[in-house]
Amino acid sequence: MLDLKYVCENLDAVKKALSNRSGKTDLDEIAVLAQKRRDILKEVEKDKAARNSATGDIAKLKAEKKDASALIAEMKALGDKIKVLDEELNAVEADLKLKILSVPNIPSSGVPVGRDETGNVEVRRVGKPAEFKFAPKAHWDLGESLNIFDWPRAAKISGARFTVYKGFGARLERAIMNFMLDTHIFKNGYTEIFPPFMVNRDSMTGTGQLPKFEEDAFAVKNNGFFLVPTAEVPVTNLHRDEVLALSDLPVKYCAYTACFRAEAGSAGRDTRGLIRQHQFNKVELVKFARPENSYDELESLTADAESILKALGLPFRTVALCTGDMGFSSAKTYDIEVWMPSYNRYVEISSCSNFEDFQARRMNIKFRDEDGKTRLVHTLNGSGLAVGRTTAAIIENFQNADGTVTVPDALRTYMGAGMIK
RNA sequence: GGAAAGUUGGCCGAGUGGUUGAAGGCGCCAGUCUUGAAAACUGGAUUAGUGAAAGCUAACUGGGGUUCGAAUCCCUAACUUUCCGCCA
Repeated sequence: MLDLKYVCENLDAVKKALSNRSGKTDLDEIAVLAQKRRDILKEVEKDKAARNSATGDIAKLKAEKKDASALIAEMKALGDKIKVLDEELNAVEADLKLKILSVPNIPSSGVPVGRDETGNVEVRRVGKPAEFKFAPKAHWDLGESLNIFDWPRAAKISGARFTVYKGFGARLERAIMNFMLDTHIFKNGYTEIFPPFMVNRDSMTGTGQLPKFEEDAFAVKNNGFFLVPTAEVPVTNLHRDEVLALSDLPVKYCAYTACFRAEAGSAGRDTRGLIRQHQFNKVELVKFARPENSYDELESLTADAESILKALGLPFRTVALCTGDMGFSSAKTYDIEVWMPSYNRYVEISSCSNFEDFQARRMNIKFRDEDGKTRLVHTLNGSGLAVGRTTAAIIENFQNADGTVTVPDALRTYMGAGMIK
């Protein structure tokens, strides 16, 4: 959420900054509502001040055993007026809140301007795609011949966009998860969190999934909870309504969760294999940083995510997303894309973002600076990495002519095997 | 799922419907004292909204109600604790 005061005072600048983002937002409407709110507020506060002072007088009169009935009658009338104004105010504020919560973040100044993914800028490329001396297969075909994924039965027990992992498939997925977590815990200095997979509405609003993107989430019918679309939601919300100590910053968490996404609007896309699922595994990195360092922290967080691909020997590239391709809450995002032979292109495997104070303002997460003042923290997160897509990338990139897959060295102790056959 | 009790400031904890933004204690910050520290003493300190400012308004888990006036009474939701039931 943007600072309402800032938006009202810099209306044109904010409009211009958001003009390169996808989607439309009506800032004029917000400015009008904000003015209306101030007008009502002034009047109702004036009335309340009058009532408060009269209330003191009534108490005095009663203490002196004098008649207060005239004043009480007067205050009753004023109370009715206040009630009407309060209701009006609440309605305006609710409307205003909904609208300001639906305004995307302002892109950071260095972010490339563009309308869609064609405007993204590659910042580095690591490793070279293998040149196969045979026709490489897609992971869904290899998965079938190796008997490690079972999509027909997944469809039977659940439906489309679910996967049953079996044997080496299940072991590979689990080995990758553990390898990622251990790397981030022991080498990169993150504290592991294992959060709930269901969260309440406030948490989803805090990180920006709600109110605008409710259709993308799975809601639980019984209790109104949501299945987490990413560990970002529970982990960032850990510190909602808290003031962090300066000495604790940056706070660095990593977390494995299953992630659940409705994938509304992506019918027909990536229908085969592990790439786009209603349920997938992900190890997430989350940071809380002081504003002065948050862009350095974004660089190191991105490097931490990349370190997994390097250790596995998977070729990848990192791109800076342009204004039109960035997510709603982000001020700057790097996508890390792994080479996927079946797609014959790089495919997103991680998205690392600095949200600046956009999420912190929604969640009221602050820190106390050297002067003892509380200020909003900056929040960051990135996949470290998407596990299912890593599984797919390993199977495809390290496949052999005979249909077997060579397990990367880094995973062998986790797998208890060097070859999938 | 049933029953009961509870939720007050960074923490503990008082609070008969009428100067209670909230006693007291602990902790915190500054000062005095001290070679330095501790102790003691003195003073200070919530957050948000609004306003040029003085100030005003709001906040005692959230929401609603009663009242001229609610931390205090009523309803409701969430959470916590205990007992019962069920259960990995």
